[in-house]
Amino acid sequence: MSDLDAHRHPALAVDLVILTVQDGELLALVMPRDDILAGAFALPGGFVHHGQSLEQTVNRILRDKIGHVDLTFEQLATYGDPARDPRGHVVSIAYLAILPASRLDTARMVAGPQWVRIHLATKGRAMAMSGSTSLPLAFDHAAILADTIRRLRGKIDYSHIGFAFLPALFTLRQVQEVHEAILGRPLLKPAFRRKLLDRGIVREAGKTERGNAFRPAAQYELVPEEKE
Amino acid sequence: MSDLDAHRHPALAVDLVILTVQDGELLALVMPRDDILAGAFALPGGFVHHGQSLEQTVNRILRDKIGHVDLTFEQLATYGDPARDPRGHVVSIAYLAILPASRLDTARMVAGPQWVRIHLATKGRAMAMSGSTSLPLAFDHAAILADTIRRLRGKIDYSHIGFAFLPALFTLRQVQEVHEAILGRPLLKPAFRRKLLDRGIVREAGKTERGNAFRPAAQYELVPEEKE
DNA sequence: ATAATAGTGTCTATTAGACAATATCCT
DNA sequence: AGGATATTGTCTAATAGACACTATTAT
Repeated sequence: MSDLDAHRHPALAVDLVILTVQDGELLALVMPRDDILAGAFALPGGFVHHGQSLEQTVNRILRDKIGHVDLTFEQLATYGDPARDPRGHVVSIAYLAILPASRLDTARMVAGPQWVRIHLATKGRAMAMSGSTSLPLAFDHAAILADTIRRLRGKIDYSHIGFAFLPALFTLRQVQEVHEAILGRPLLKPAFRRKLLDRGIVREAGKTERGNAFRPAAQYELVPEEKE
Repeated sequence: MSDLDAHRHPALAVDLVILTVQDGELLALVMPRDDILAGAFALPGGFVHHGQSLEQTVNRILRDKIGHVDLTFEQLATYGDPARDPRGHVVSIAYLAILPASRLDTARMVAGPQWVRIHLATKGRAMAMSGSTSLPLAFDHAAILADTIRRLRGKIDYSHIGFAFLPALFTLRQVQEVHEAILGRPLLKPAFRRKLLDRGIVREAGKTERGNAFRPAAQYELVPEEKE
């Protein structure tokens, strides 16, 4: 049957939670709204065009908004409350994209996007802090950010997702910083190292970090997952 | 701006993975197609109407297809490949709904739905078996079923989702059967009981099952989760 | 008494938390 | 040498796997 368009459908969009960890803090990218919602900030997003896949849509938005196309990303969840967007019924598929801090400078920022510190607040929502002021978030984006943090926390220690925040070579201290930023609490160094090493998740990569005023840390790399 | 419909959007649908566990086997509900895809089976689904929430859509489909509206359900993932539906670009949000085996008989079945055994196969897809023959699945529904099994396996032992397969009062053996069906492997009874009891997940509910030709099992109930 | 399943006890292997001690580099 | 962080070691607590054993019911 070709009555796919017999009913009126909601509009379909993709919203991106673009995260990075810098100086031990979890940062998300938000954009100022210049329409009815002026004064508020929102996650970068865009509509899904007919005939385009969700992944193509994500990459289109990444390219347009921050000039990167090859980031690690994964689907989070889909938000469909008819009242979530004051302009009309827009169903939005949220994606998590991760930008390694080492590439922060090369991400060309267009049209005023801003990195904000995020953390969980009450009532299942998240706060976005810029300096010491909290930015108002448009739509249901505070809820999307909160769900994102919970998802990340849930999978950070049994998946390899944390390494998406790091370059190919890293020190164990850097890995721990990423985990601490995501979990929002300090971890014990010996236990953390043991887990990574005993489980064969990372291996030494020969080289040693230099240039600090203290003992240099060994550099590690992720051990590729074996297929079955 | 009211140019939400300026572009042509994909159609938007919801597909349901309705699961139950019976006789130690994980079963999903599929429906025979009577259109171009006649001969194949598909998950129950329907379009999202403008102005209706995703949850309303799920409940509408549950009511129409199996006559139940109060099932436990949760969102799985969204599938958007433009080629996934031969009739056109349909983005589908998959939901998992769980029907306790104790309510199987009261679910009035309309228009030939069928319970099929499901299990993981190669290449990230799932097989649907009816008796000893495997049913062909339409669209990307074999992939959706596979993702569902993986999701369930991932959260079965740290969440309470397994109890949605059971009535309010149950024996520990019944809980174990659900877990074994989902994980696809046997579990050790003592360790399983300890986990449920030591963690305070379930508690004895006084009554004792009767009528078997062997020692009756104590009945338990889920301990409600505390809020914070 | 027997069959069949319910329920308990014990031992061991593994993993994580806590904290102390040692190693190495730059200035 | 001294400061600062890297790296290792040890002890303990908690958890899970494995398996043997006891308990209870209907027939």
